[in-house]
This record gives sequence, structure tokens and C-alpha cells, in this order.
Amino acid sequence: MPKNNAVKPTESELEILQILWKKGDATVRQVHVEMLEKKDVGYTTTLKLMQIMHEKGLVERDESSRTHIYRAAINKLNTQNFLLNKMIHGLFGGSSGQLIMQALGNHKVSKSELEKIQSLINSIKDK
Amino acid sequence: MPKNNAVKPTESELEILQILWKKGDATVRQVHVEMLEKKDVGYTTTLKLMQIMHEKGLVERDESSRTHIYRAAINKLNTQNFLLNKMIHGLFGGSSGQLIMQALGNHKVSKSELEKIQSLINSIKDK
DNA sequence: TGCAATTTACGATTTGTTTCGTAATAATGT
DNA sequence: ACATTATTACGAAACAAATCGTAAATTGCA
Repeated sequence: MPKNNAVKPTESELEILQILWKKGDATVRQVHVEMLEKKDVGYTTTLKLMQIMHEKGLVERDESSRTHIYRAAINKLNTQNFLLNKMIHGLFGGSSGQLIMQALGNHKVSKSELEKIQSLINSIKDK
Repeated sequence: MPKNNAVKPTESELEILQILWKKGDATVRQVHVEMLEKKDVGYTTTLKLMQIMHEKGLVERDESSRTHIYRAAINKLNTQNFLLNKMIHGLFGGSSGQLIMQALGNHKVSKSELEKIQSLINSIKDK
């Protein structure tokens, strides 16, 4: 049972989680450098955000050495599902099919992904 | 070309938009009554929200009579797509296929919807 | 050793969101 | 016409999120 505090990350927190999910472990500086590719903010801003996330339990950190090492404390899949769910209920009348069709219709999906989706659908139907 | 100001509705604003999309035209009171089914908040709160939304251009209103009549000024489909897009890019590494599979795997989809999805996929592939 | 650079800690500011109280205004019914 | 009720307008408070300046601590190197 993967733990997932029912803490909803803010927009900026999500950006940081993205980076941590990708990198695994990272220092504030490493995260900040990646952050800069997306938007222009000061180092202490990133630091502060990560400290707050630590208080909230969104990230863990190893404080044993001078420069702390951070990692995500919440699971990527769970978080995606949590937010997907929120969107399905808040914006698509509770119908995930609605959301899926919307996504299919208006956002490019590669042929190979279409096929993966098809086989996924088949395996669901077979159940 | 449906207009869509690049204004991101807040959470509460989205709740109101939901109601307006459903009802078409509505007074503050009508919206408020629906609002109450979801959460407990005062009338003036709903009013204020709708006034702010008016300033932002999220809703239009007819002020010709004493009680103003509101309607959504932004399109439901556009808004869904806008937010879907944000989620795809912010949370699914830009891959809508990723999001779709996630939604398929973890949220119940009825058999009839699965079939609609399949035929949608087929029509996309045929293009 | 001591200077420069890096990092964390702290707190303040700014900005946005949600909430509601109070007052002014208009409409309604007796 | 007057009292009651419904509505809008306004502004302030409470809260949350994002940003950054400054100081203190630590490290490494000249």
C-alpha cells in the first residue's frame, strides 16, 4: 500500500516533484538549475519551496551532510491518479470516458500509443 | 473561432462555471442554491465570486433588470482542453497517451464507453 | 589561518483567493 | 406609503502561495 498523504501539491510544488521524480535524489541546487529552464526564479525561492514541501511531507531529505539531499515522498502514479480523479469529477462530470475521448480528440497521440491503448482496452474488456 | 481568454479559472470559479454551463443562464441565487449542494457558503460569497469572474471576463451578465443574469463567457470544451493540456504537460511529460492509459487503468469506464473510445481510435487511425 | 563561495534558516513582502459583514438600492405585498 | 425582503456593491479580513533579502553556518582553497 503506497502511502499518499492527501496533501494536494500546489502548482510550483508539482514542478519540483516532476524534477525529483525524474532525478530520484537531488540537492536544492540541482532542482533549482532545472527549475530555471522553465522559469526565472531565485535560488532561495526554490529552497523555501522545498523546505515547505518537507514540512508538508511531500519530500524527504537527508540532512546528514551539509547540503541536504531531497527526494519525493509521494508516489508519482498516486499523485497522477489523485489529480486525474479530481479533474474527472470537477470538469468531466465524473466520467473518465469523457475525459479520455476529449484527450483523444484534441491532443496528438502517436500511432504506437494508439495501439497500446487499444490493447489495453481489449485486456480490460476481456476481464 | 471560439474566444478563450487565457485566464485560468480558480477552483471555486470552476465550480460556478460548471453550474453555468449546465444551466445556460442563471441568476446569482440560482447558482448559489446549486452551490450549496456541494459546500456550505454564504450568498454574498457566491455573489462576490461571480462579480470577480465578471471582471476577469469569465462570465457575462445582463444588467438590464434588477437581478442580473449571468452566463459563462468561456467555452466548456475549450476550458476542458486548456486544463487537460496543462495536466498533460505538467504531469504526464507531455504525452496524452500516457494520461489516457492512466485514466483507463485506474478509473472505471463502462463497456459502452470503451466501445465509443475504440471506434474513435479507429477513426483517428484511418485518417 | 582566513577569505570567498555555497548552503540553509528565517522572516517579510507581495500577490491571489475565499470568505463574509454591512450598507445601499430596488421590488413586493399589505 | 411603509415595512419586509431580495439584490447588488463595497471593502475588509483570513488564508494560502510565491518570492526574495539578509544573516548565519559550513566548507574548501589560497
